[in-house]
Amino acid sequence: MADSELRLEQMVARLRERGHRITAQRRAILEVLARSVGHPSAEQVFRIVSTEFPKTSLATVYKTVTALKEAGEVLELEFSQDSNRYDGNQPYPHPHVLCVTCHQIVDLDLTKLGDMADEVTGQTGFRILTHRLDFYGLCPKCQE
Amino acid sequence: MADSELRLEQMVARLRERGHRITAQRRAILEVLARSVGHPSAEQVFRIVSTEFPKTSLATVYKTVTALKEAGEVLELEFSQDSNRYDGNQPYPHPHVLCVTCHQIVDLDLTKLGDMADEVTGQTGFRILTHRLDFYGLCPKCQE
DNA sequence: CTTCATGCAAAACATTTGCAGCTGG
DNA sequence: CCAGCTGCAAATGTTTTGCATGAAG
Repeated sequence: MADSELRLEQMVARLRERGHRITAQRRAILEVLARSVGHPSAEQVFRIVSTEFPKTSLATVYKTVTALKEAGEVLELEFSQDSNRYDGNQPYPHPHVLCVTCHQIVDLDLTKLGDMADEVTGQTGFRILTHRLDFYGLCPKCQE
Repeated sequence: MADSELRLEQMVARLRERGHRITAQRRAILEVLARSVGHPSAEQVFRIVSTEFPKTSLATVYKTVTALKEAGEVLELEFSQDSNRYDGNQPYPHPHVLCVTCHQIVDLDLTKLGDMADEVTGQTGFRILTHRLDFYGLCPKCQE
């Protein structure tokens, strides 16, 4: 996983240049997010980090995630019922598919998305900053 | 607003056929959602309905919204920090622009969206049930 | 050393649930 | 009538905050 190691070092560098300190468990949190397998929730990050640092608290995970959000180094997918999910591997907006049964999240690479922002600006006068495109459905396994 | 009256009667009919009763305050809730000016939150619906029925509770709004969701008669836009917003006027998924400053929500009509679901199925094998496409930005007024 | 990070517990939210009494059909 | 609706209050679950202690740089 050389990719996620590179990504980890990018995240560390960005936090440092913003005046943040890198502690051992903070680095562990970043590691999980840099990998972002399955787009983990804060709780899931917490559980993984806990195996290595048993005294870590959920609050620390949230505080680190907040710092990363401010640095633009993690993408947060908000949900109101379920908890939020995080992607530190691709921290810019990109489309996802979510399985409504097993809650897995898969990245997408859609071609037709490019000029939509321009279409929106032309239609509304909004200056578009970001966006969110999620599809909801049944993954191959959960279709039976 | 003959449109929203028609919409209101549709919602009433759908709830009735699903075995729900129509009380006075429930009808008032439906009225606000049928109009859906500004895509109100549960709290906002509650406040509007409260002027006519001062003893209404927020729980009743949520229970009615839940019934409507199950009937597919309201679209729920989920947020984790801010509260959810509801559209009873167009209860099927459609794109929105959200102003990050004044929190207004505007409907969009994008042409290029059609065949995206097919592209997703081809790419992942998911059976797509619904989707969500939201743009975030600054509305003309909030750009100064 | 000084400032920031940590971990705990408590607070802050939006939303849901339990329940006794009310009411639509 | 009686199943479903109401309003209240309490519970839930996620995220945030306050604060004393500890460690990074």
